[in-house]
Amino acid sequence: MQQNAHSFLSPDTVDEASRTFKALADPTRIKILYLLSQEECSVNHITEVLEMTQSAVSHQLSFLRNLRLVKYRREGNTFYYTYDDEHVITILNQVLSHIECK
Amino acid sequence: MQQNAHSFLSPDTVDEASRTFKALADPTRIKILYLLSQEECSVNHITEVLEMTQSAVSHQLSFLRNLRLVKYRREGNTFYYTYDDEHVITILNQVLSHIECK
DNA sequence: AAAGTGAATGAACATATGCTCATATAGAAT
DNA sequence: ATTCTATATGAGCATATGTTCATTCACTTT
Repeated sequence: MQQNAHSFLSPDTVDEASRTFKALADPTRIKILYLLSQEECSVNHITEVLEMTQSAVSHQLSFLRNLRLVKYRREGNTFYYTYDDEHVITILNQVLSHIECK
Repeated sequence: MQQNAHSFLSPDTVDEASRTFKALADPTRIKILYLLSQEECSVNHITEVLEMTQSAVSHQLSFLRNLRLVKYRREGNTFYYTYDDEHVITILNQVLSHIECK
């Protein structure tokens, strides 16, 4: 078998892809991103909707922030988050709608 | 804020989505699925291309098999794997090409 | 039948992940 | 200035994950 008969992926590409999918591989982060895909949300609002602790939500937001998948603006003591990566939201919605129409 | 002003995801949907993304969240599995997206491959071939141990590859194939993302046929002692989920391959290629055209 | 080959499997182990708990921070309200 | 409120952050912990090593399995070859 000709071992080079196919194209290869660069290590960087594979790494970045796995980072992207990893971001979407957790139920909490899926719920957060799905929420943000619909509306700008305060941390408190996310916490209430997901019925999770403030700390858990904040940690996940920090994770998403590091990957630049979300951003926020501050208004007094309240932080309003929005998504910041159109492509990732598109992928998420694609998978979700594919699952739901089964 | 009207707390029900957005649509919700069922727990099952979230779970299935996270399972799907988890499958794609590992570099080894990305490489395997990418290979299989191009050609049917024996386990041995995958092992050589990825320069990994037979055992590591086989464990990942078992993982992908359980999620029905790949299937195989046997020919003597050789197992030939192919992908078995068009949609997952589509998602993978979308993310990969988005990364590569940056 | 015995040995060889390609792949699967189980145990063990190190690292990664996601949560909780306690605490810090920064601005708002008193 | 003190207290309150919204959020961030660090340590600790239990579970999940991905690999290696040893072994097993099924089929082939001799």
